[in-house]
Amino acid sequence: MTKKRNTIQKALVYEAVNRLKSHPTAEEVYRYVVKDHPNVSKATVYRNLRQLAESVEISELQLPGGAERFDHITEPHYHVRCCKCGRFADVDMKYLPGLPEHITDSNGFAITGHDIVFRGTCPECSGGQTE
Amino acid sequence: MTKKRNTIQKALVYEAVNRLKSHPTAEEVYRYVVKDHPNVSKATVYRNLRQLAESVEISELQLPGGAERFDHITEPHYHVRCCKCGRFADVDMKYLPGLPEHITDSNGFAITGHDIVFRGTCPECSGGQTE
DNA sequence: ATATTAATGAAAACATTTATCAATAAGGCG
DNA sequence: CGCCTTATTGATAAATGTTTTCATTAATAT
Repeated sequence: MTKKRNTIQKALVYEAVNRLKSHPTAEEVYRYVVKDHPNVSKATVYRNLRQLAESVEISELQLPGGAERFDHITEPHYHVRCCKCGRFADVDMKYLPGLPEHITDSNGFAITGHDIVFRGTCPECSGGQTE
Repeated sequence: MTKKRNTIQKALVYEAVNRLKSHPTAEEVYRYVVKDHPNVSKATVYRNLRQLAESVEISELQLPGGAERFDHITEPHYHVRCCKCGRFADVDMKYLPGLPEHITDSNGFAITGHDIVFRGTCPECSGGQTE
């Protein structure tokens, strides 16, 4: 049994995710942390993000489109992604815990959860309509 | 306006996706193609996958967990992903075109579609239960 | 056949994440 | 408090997945 240690780096990463709020990528968390603590390594940020996600202090959003993202909200909720710029946002929609019941055949998978990602165009990108 | 050309490489990539069926990654498509055509470049595979996806001859699945995947089925449908081994499968569940109507606030995004990815454990991985 | 230029192949560049490994420091214990 | 143990760190390299670059090739129109 491996006992975890509380390091300032871990606290910094945790605080960054909570301050940044909007689904930051590991890179964004790193940039936030190094601002005040220039000697923190990027590997440490990745390690702590993973560790915090495992202990459910933050949640890990393996969402489509490039980098993995992290969230200070640990309750399940759904997302939208802009097809043009890749930006993410939360969607205000009731979580559907009963959704897996609609599956007729899941190939023998034991379902434990689900994500919904809507596709769309964000206000910024739909402004200039042509292209 | 750029006119597209029909090349044997594009045909090979298209055929590979159709033969491989099960959500191949670009890498898997590449390996399938080079078997018989060793001089085909990996960049060409990527380029043609993207181009075929744009012209909706195949579909592009930006699903969580590593590499992007491609599918010979162009109708929308949902997926499961094994948390342990990362394997993908189709899920037999009616597509829900009306799902976006449940969104109360989409941050001004114009919704054009959605994906659902169920999380679970595949038969193989749930065999040995204790981790 | 010839000209135009989209598409190719090879390699380098790029982006994201993980592994390596010696050095550091957190927490337990006397 | 100071000493051990070893989890964690920082720096860098490596692995992975994808895109770019650019000179060359070859698809289509004429």
